Amino acid sequence: MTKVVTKGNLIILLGSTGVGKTELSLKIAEKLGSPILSCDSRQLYKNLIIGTAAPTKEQLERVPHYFIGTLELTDYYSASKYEEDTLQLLASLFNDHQGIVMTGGSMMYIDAITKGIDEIPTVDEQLRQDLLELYREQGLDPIREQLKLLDPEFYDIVDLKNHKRVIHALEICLMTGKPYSSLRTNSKKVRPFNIIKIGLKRDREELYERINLRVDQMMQDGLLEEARNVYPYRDLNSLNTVGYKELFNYFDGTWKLDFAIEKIKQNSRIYSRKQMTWFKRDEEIQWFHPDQEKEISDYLSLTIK
RNA sequence: GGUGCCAUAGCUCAGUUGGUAGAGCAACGGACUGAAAAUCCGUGUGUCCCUAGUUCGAUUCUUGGUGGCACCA
Repeated sequence: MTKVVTKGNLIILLGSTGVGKTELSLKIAEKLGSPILSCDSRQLYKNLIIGTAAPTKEQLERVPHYFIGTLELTDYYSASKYEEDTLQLLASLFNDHQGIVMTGGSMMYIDAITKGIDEIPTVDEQLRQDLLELYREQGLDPIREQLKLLDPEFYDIVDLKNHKRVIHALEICLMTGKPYSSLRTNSKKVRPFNIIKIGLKRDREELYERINLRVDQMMQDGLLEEARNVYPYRDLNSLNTVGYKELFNYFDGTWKLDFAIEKIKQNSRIYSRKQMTWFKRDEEIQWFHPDQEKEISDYLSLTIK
C-alpha cells in the first residue's frame, strides 16, 4: 500500500441553494487569504448570473474566484471535467496556500473532487444523438434490450425507467466494447490533500423563506431580461436550469408570469430538498448554521493540518 | 326575504344503490459515477360542514342549522 503524502487543506463549504454559502465563503477566504473555487454546475456559465445567484461583481473583487462564468452556454462540461480541472488547479494553488476554500451545492461535482469518478470515456456526440433519436422514435425498449445483451450485470441494477442512465450505460458499452459495469470500480480515490467538509443548514421554514425572497429579488434585479437574452438557446443542457426553464414557458405564452415565478420558487425548494437528501448520507460533513461563524472558525483551526 | 344547487385531502374535484373514501396538482421520502439546478422512483396526510333522527351500521337517507354560489323578489 502506497502512502500518500498530503499537502494543503481543501475546505469545502456546501449546503443547499439559498442557505448562505456565498457570504460565508467570502469571509473565510479573506481570513485565510484563499481564492474561492466555485463548485456549481450552472454558475460555470457566462450569461447565467442573476438566476444562478452567482457572486456579484463586488464579491468577485473582494476575493478572486475560479469556475464562475468561464463557459459558453454551448460548451460541453461534466463532473469529470470539473474533477480534472480542479485537481490541476489545486496542485498549483497548494504551492503557496495552506488552505483553499471551495463552495457550492452541486452534489456530484463535490463528490467528483472528494471521492473521484471512474475512468470512463467521454461520450461521442454522434452516438449520443443517434441513441436519443432512437429513444424518441421507439422509446426505451430497444435500448434496454441492447443493454441487457451487452451488460446484463448493470441491467439488473440500473433504474430501467431512467432513460439517461440506461442510454449512458449503453453508450459506454458501444464505445468501449466492454460492459459499462466493468469500468465501475466503486472505489474512493485518495487525494494528496486534506479535505474538510463544512455543511451549512437552516430550518426548513427559514430556508424556504429565504429562497422565496431571493427569487423575488432576482426578478427585481432583472432575471426576466437575462432569461430573455438566452431564450434562443433554450434547448441547450446549460439552460435546463431552475429560474430559466420556467420563464421560457412564459415567453412561449403557456404560463402566466406570476405562475412562472411561483414555479421557480417551488422548483428551487424541491432542488434544495434534493441536495439535502444527497448530503445527508455523507458522514464526513460537519454541520453548522451559517450564523455559527465562531464555531466554524474554531472547527477549522482544529482540523486544518 | 323566497327558491334551487353546493359543502369530501393543503387546492380542484370524483365516489360510496347505507358497511368510515380516491384522482390530478401540491406536500413529503428516496435513488444518484462524464447531461446532475439533470433524470428517475416511492408515499394519502381525511371529525366526508354541524346537529338530531331512521338503522346493527350514516360521509351517503330524513329533519333543523351554518357557510358559499345562482336565480327570483
